[in-house]
Amino acid sequence: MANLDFYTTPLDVNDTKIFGTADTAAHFAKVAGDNASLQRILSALQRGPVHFYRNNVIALDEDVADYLLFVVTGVVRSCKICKKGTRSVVSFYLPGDFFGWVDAKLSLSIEAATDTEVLFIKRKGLVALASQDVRVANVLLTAATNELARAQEHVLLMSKSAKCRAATFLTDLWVRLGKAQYLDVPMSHQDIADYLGLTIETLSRAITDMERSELISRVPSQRRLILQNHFGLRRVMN
Amino acid sequence: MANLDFYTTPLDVNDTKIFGTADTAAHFAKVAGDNASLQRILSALQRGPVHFYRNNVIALDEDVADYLLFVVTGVVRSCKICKKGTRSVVSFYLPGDFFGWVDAKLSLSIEAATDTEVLFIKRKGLVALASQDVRVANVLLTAATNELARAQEHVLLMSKSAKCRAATFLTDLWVRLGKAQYLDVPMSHQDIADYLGLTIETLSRAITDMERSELISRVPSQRRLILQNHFGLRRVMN
DNA sequence: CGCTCATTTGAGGAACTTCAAGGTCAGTGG
DNA sequence: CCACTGACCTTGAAGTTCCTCAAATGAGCG
Repeated sequence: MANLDFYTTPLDVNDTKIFGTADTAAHFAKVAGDNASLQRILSALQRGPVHFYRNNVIALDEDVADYLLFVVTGVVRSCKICKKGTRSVVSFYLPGDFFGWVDAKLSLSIEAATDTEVLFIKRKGLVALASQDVRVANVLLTAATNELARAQEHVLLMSKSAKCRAATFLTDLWVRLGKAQYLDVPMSHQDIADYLGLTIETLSRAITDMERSELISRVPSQRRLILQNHFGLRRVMN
Repeated sequence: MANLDFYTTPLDVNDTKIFGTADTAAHFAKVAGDNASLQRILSALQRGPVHFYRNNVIALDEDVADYLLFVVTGVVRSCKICKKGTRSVVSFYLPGDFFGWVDAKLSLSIEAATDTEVLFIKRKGLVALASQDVRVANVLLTAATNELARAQEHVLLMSKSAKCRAATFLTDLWVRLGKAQYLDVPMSHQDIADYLGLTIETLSRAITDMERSELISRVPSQRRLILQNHFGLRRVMN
C-alpha cells in the first residue's frame, strides 16, 4: 500500500466501517444480488467507503492487485497516459460497478472522473471466500466477464465514425444511468473524447451536429441532455 | 446445438475422444499449468479436437454459451459483421488460448482464420467442477481476466496511428507465437486490417513503410517477415 | 465584475479511406 | 512447360474525415 500517499483520503486498512446508507446497500445489491448472506460476507471484507475528489488518483496497478473496487457514488475512470503525453480512457465505472481486474502490464491508473465514493474489497479475502462459496466465485467470474463484454464493445466502437461513437456513448450512458428523462453527463468532454479516441473538438462538433439534426437537445444547464429521437440515434449508431 | 449445421466437421457431443498427441497436451498444459490432475479433469470434459477449414464458422453466440473453446492448432477469430456490411475482428486466438466468454448481446461469431483444430469444453461441466475445485475456478477467472487485459490493450491500440497499430500487432504476434526467427503471419491482411480498424490498403502501406525504414523485412515467401530493428519498432509503437 | 476552466467554432493541414488499376503467387488444365 | 485463373496484396490519385492550432464564447465562482 505504499502508493496510498496519492489518496486524497488516506485509506486505513485497519478501519473496517460497515456501510450503512440505504443508497450504498441498494447499489451493493447489484453485485451480490438478493443473496443476503453474500451481501453480509462482502460487506465484512470492505474498507470504506472512501471519498475522492475529481481528478484524484484512486489506485495504481499495485494497489489494484490487492483490492477490488466498488463504486458507490460518482464516476471512476481507468486510464493510461502514454509517453507522448496523450491519454486514453479505457473504461468508466458508474455507481454499482464492481471492478479491478487490471493487468499490471498495462499500468493503468484508476482515477476519480467526478467526486466519488469507492469501496475497497480485499482481493485475497474474496478469492479465499470464493474457494468456499460457489456464489462468491460466480460473482467474481460474472463481474470479470461483464467487464470483458464492455471492453469488446468498446473495441467495436473505436472503428466507427466520430458521430457514431458519440451517439453510441451517450445512448449507452443514458441506459447505464437508468434511462432517466434527462441525461446528466457526469464526466467532462475531455474524458469522453479520450474514451472515444477523438479530440475534444471533434466530439464537440459531433454533439453539435446531433443537436442540429434534433437527435438530442441541450437543456441550458451544465451538461444536461435530452435524447429526443431514439430512432434517429439508432440509425447514426448503425 | 442447433447451429452445428455450420460446422465443417459436425460435432458429436457423445463422442468423447481423449486427445493424445504430445502437441495437444503441451498446449493444453498452458491452461492447466503443471497440475496433472487438473489436466486430467479438463481432458475428461473435452469434445474434439474438431477440425475446421479456413473461413468456416466455428460457433455463434448460442453455441458459445454452452462451450468454452481451446485452440489446438491454427488461428481463430471472433468477429462482428455490422449492418453496413463492414466487419470488425474483435480478437484472434492462437494455439493454447482458452476462451469463450462471449456476451450474447454482442452477437459475435467465432470463425476459423486458418485451418484449425479446436477443443470444445462443456461450460456447465467446468463451472460445476469449479465449485468443487478451487484450482478450476482459478483457471476460469484467470482465463477471463487475461482476455480482458487483451481487450483493453486492443482498445488502447485503436486510438493510435496506422503505423503504430501495425507495428504493435506484428510485434505482439511475434511474441505470442514464441519469438521465432521468422514471423509467419498466419492470418490474411484483410483479417488484420479488420482487427486494427484500418483498410487493407492502409495496412499494406504501413507495412511497406516499415520495410522501407528497415524495421522489418519480407522474406520472399508467402507471408513471412523478419522483425529486424526491434528498437526502431518500439519507437514506432510509442 | 473579472477570473478561470470548459466548451465551441473556424480555417488549414495531415491521415486515412475510396476507387481503380496493376502485380504476385499458387493451383489448374492444356 | 506455359498460359490461365482467382485470391491476395500493392500502388497511385483523389476525396473525406479527423486533427491541429488559434480564437471566441460560455459557465461557474469569489
